Amino acid sequence: MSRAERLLQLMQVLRRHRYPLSGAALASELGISLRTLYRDIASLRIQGARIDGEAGVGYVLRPGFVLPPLMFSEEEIEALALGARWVADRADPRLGDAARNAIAKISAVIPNDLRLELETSALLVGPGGPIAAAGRELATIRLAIRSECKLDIRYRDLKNKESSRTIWPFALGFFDRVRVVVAWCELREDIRHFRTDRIAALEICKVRYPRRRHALLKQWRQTQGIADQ
Amino acid sequence: MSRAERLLQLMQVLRRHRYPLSGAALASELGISLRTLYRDIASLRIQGARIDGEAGVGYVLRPGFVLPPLMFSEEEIEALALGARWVADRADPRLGDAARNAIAKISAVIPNDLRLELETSALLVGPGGPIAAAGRELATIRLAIRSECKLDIRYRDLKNKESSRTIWPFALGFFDRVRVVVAWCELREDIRHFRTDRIAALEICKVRYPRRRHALLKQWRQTQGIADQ
DNA sequence: CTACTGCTGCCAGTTTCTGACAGCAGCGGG
DNA sequence: CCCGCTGCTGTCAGAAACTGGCAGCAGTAG
Repeated sequence: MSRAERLLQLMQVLRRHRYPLSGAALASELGISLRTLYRDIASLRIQGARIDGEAGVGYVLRPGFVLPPLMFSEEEIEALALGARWVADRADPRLGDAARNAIAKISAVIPNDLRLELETSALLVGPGGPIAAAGRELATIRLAIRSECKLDIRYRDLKNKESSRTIWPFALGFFDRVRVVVAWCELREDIRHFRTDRIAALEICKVRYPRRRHALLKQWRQTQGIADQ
Repeated sequence: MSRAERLLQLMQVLRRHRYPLSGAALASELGISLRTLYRDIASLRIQGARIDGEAGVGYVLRPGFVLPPLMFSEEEIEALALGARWVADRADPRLGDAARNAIAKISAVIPNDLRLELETSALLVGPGGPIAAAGRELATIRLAIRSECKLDIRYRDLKNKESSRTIWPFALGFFDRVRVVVAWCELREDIRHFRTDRIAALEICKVRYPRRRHALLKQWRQTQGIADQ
């Protein structure tokens, strides 16, 4: 058996057991040495498996590594399908791929009739007006928001005046025609909106900004009078 | 990338496609040679994946629960959150509720950090132009499409002339401002589009229409030159 | 018939995997 | 305190695998 196949098998063995299993036991079940088992465990962890290992106890796979079977109503399936199609059509390509991947994963863990519903759902997203550019950069912006990192941008404002700013992005708004980054602007010392198509250049900093993005979002919502989504 | 990782990725690529995909296409997507792809397919089959391969056609993964999909990535969570928010904001209220419920179900089976990501995702749907009415009826239309039932409608066409028709609805298109029912019209004996805001009255029949909605959808796509979603 | 595709065998170069050994660290029992 | 059990890491050399290229067979669609 190849190592790749063995790793998949180890994953299945761990999923089968709810209680800690010693490394020696796992190794003998797989027919490998203890040293190799440790290496295999490390490999699975690199791939995102959260395996608790405690000295004197053994290994347990925490749930959440693989997607468990799910059940939805027909309307929920339709809603997911429609939402994913909108994202695939209107967001940046990477997010679109992510939407398709998510749907494919969901499709694999729902009953057959729902899978049919999901795959042949008749709710379509019609073509809309042209969306202002900057699709390539959106992935970077999303990454910055997720990791709460500062961004250095060159921005062309509505009067076509260009400026360089460092901003703390904390939200990204998708409108029918444009996308808008909501961020704290170090230059203005206030929250500002930046249309992504007016961002001429962009670089993600390695520095995290000092506030939590939820807090900034909350503050922004209060000033704008926007309810929670 | 390790081979184990690549095998899981191959599974995910196969899951994403519902129609046969040639080995060459898969190999290039994974960045490996055709020969290695054949070996990878063989490995997955040994693990229990049911992959149909037919000469001159390609590969299709048959659904089943062996080798369940890996947990969602952060980007997939963002995509689901954004899609659901768009549905909640732009579709009819019932579908919006369904979207929220679906997200709640997903939220229940993902690890804490992803749940936080899902619940506080910073991708927002901005308000758009006003959406033409008929939100109440959309649920009925969706039901008719799902169950392939005829609809009796009173329709006001673009010249404001009202007519009564029996239609076989098989798709519902969501545009930025309007929603359009795509249906076979018994009156015209052809496929017609109906803006939902111009449907003055609507009643669902208990009679199922004689064709499958997939077939109608396929026919419509061919005449319109629309690719699969 | 032809083009396309799945599938297999073989080979050589490269990469990796593996087991063994030694050693450290955390935990609980005596 | 010591001891045993267990997780975990580093190192090393031989073994095993992985990989791509090539040639060839077979089945399908047009």
